Amino acid sequence: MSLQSRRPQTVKVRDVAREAGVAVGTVSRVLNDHPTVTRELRERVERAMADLGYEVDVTAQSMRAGRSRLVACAIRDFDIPRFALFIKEAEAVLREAGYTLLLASTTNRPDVEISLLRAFRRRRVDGVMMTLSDEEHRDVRQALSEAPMPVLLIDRDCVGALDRVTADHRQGARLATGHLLGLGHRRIAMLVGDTKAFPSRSRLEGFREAHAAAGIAPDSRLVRDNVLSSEDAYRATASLMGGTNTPTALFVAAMDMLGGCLRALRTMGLAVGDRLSVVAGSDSDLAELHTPPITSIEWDLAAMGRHAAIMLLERMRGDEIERGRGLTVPTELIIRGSSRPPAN
Amino acid sequence: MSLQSRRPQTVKVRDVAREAGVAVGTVSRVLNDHPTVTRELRERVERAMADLGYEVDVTAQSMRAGRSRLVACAIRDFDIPRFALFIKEAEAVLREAGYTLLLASTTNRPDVEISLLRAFRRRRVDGVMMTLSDEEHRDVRQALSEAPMPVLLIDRDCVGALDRVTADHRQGARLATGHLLGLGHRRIAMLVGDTKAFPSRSRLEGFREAHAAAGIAPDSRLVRDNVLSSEDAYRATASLMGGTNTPTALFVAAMDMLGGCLRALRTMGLAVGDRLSVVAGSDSDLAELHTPPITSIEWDLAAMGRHAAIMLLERMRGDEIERGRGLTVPTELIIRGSSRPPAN
DNA sequence: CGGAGTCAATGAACCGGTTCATCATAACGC
DNA sequence: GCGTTATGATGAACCGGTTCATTGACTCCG
Repeated sequence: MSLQSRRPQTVKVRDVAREAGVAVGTVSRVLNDHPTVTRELRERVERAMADLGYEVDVTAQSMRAGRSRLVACAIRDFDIPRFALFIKEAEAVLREAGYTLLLASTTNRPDVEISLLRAFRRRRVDGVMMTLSDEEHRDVRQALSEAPMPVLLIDRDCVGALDRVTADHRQGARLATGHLLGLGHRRIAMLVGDTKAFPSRSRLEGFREAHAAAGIAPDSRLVRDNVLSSEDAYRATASLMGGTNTPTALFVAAMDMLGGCLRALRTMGLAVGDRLSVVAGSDSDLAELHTPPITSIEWDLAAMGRHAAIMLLERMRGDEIERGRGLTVPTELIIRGSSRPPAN
Repeated sequence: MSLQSRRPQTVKVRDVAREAGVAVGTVSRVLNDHPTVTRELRERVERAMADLGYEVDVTAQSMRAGRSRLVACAIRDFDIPRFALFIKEAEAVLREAGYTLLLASTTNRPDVEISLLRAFRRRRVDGVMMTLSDEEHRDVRQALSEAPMPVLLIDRDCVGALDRVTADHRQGARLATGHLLGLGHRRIAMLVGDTKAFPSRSRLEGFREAHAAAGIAPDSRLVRDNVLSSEDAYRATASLMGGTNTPTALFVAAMDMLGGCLRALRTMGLAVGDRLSVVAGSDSDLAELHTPPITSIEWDLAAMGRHAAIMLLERMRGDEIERGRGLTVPTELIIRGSSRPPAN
């Protein structure tokens, strides 16, 4: 039969129907495991499909059904190592359920987010999971409210009725900051990302809460926001440590920015440890295996991906669930050698 | 279950045509920038589309055209930080050209690879870029040869006529091994991945070639293959360093396995440097910022992603190009403090 | 024996665009 | 004035499945 498969002409339901001597509707019913089909006919149709090497055309199915069995995932930047865990888990759950994952990068721009939502709609995508550059952006919110398919936000908060999975960044930052304050640090610098989005906003809140709880006023000049790339982290660290009135501790709260920070410290000849404590906002091999190992905040991104997929699947099934569900994954502080009492 | 909630009424070409007072064919011609349409009508149709908030249905377009403007990317595991660079670049190029990226993970299993190829075909995917767990696998090769769309192999070699982008891992391994041999090492251990696939196979070749060029016979007991996870790297390192006749240098050639290796060394109380040189098969923040910094092999994964997308686009356009083109990205050795002459 | 009821199979209509043979109109040449 | 072209618009057929009203066969029961 391998010679038959050479045919460029594709086999269609009609052909299977003719081969099996049944109607096209019957072939369709076999394909969809419809209960009202006798065993005998089912076997005949299945044999015909096997003989002809038939394969359904998902496009045609989507056409009629109005759903594509596609789920889109749009995140700021794939190039965040730990995010791969999220995608990996989400994809596994979705594929198990018969869905295929579409991937796109928003590059953290509202206009791209909007145009991607439009593109997903054009493709009749059944569900979307995405990050937002700015939860308050008017046009983005408009586009989200007009989306005909369920949208789940990844690590974002939104007053709208969208489902979301988040990590408890506020708690993470509170733990990290409290840990440093408890060691005796009074001048704690913080590197944080885009505060228009939930994670950095929450971290900032946690940072302030921990200070408030300790009755200490944070020095706002030590807080650098909008740290979005390794180069940003490098520059922010250099500027913080290069001036007068330098901090005794550095909380690199933005995700995956530890490298840029450590690179700057090394260039400046500053060692982590005795004179400067460092805490990372997310864990990594780098944090764990650095000398000294870097105290880090950790949370389960794989679980976030899994739950995001599950929640979206429920929503796509059209289950009657309350709107705007939120799942929050806890954060944890792993204390390592990079955080010590301040010198003298 | 109201009909409206089941299928929210959307604006179709018919509606636009009625609104603009033209035929559906004319709307279609406007949509596709067909030259034979007067400016006046074009404007009327465009106004009608804007007024009604019309959006084409890509599924319906695919249905008729027989192509989906989807490109699938299937790799072993997303959870390889540097691979994100490949995907990021490829996605950017493809989106620019009007394609959307489908993502799937093969988990390095031939049966999954085959079933994914089938799924892609069912979706009428226009092109595929993927890795293979085993280039010689009969059924996979069969499935590849039957694929109706162009397939491009990522970092794989194949005697078939498929396009491919590869990195010159042989050269990288030769450089790394030569470097260690040049420093005076005679007992070099190597951690390598699945030798059924191109990268590890090439690295092994490079390792042997460098030995041959130096007139030295490698000790095959020091070569550990099938190192595919961080845990594998941990175990392999522990076993290599725990026995008698330990190596003086460790070439961690498998991608992204440095963490597991370093973790094992630390657990065993072994320092990198004086008594043991280490070279990593791929660069990372960890390698760069470790103490001492780890000598590493580097190559441009972003360029691989970019070229993979471009080559696939050319192939999908149906250009008359010779089959089985291959693009190889060079590898480079970044010498750092972790590789030194062996002690005494 | 006839009427009601059950159940599987049928096939035409449909999903929403694109294509192309056909047609209407205007321009042009002689 | 009439035939010929050129140009642009038309709309029915088509892509490949799914759906559902209808049909046909068969069973059950009074």
